[in-house]
Amino acid sequence: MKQEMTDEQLELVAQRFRVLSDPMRLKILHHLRAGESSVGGLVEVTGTSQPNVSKHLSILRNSGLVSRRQQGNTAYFAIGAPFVFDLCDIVCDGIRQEIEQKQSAFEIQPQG
Amino acid sequence: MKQEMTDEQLELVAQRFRVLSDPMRLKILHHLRAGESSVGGLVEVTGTSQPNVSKHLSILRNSGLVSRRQQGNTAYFAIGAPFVFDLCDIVCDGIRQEIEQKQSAFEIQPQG
DNA sequence: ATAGAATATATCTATATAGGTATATAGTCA
DNA sequence: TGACTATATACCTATATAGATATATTCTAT
Repeated sequence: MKQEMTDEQLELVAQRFRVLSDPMRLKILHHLRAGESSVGGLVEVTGTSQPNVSKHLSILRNSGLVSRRQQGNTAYFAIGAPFVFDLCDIVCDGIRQEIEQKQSAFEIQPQG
Repeated sequence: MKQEMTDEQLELVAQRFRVLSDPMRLKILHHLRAGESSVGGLVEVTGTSQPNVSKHLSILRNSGLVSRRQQGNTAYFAIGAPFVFDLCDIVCDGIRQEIEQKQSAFEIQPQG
């Protein structure tokens, strides 16, 4: 990504990050990491309402982050873009580093 | 990240993604990729107001994504967490893949 | 067809926030 | 000191959206 980026491209990238900027969606993705799940199953593990789960799944699907498979009248969702976990791992590492830095700011400094 | 995640942890990760979910902040980060810059310099390249740049820089700094160095009465900002570009690259690759998939959906299919 | 179950959508409200304008705070130079 | 420059903050408004509730849709089973 050395070249200049247009406002349109920046908007697209920002939208992708925005999809990941909601804890409920991250919770859903986290549970799907263990394998596909029905909407009802996600309602149980997330503790939110069924319409809310459906809406978040719709948003995730529009970004290609999850895939949908229908069997009978139940819909099964699964991770559609495994790289999301790479993203989350990088972010988590960053958080850990920052916490460590903040911790070390309270440690006794060697004599200077 | 195999273990369960608490709501607090999910909130932290979501906040990080939220910082990256704004095109103006991505624009600022993109320009900082070429090297550190003053606030005024970023005002020029972004085309937005100085208070707006300062606010975005403050948000980026609170997340550790940029660092600040003051010389005289001008403040120089620089990338503080280079992994942001790893994140952006992954997202950009994902977007490209999706575009390719959508394109191929309009290509002529081999006989079936 | 009717009932019921699983999922999706429509509508609303409350909250968060990007950007604008005005002002405050440093820092420099005369 | 005062004038000037660079940056930060305060406040406001408009917009986006998460979650709630009600309803619609779709599939199954009788």
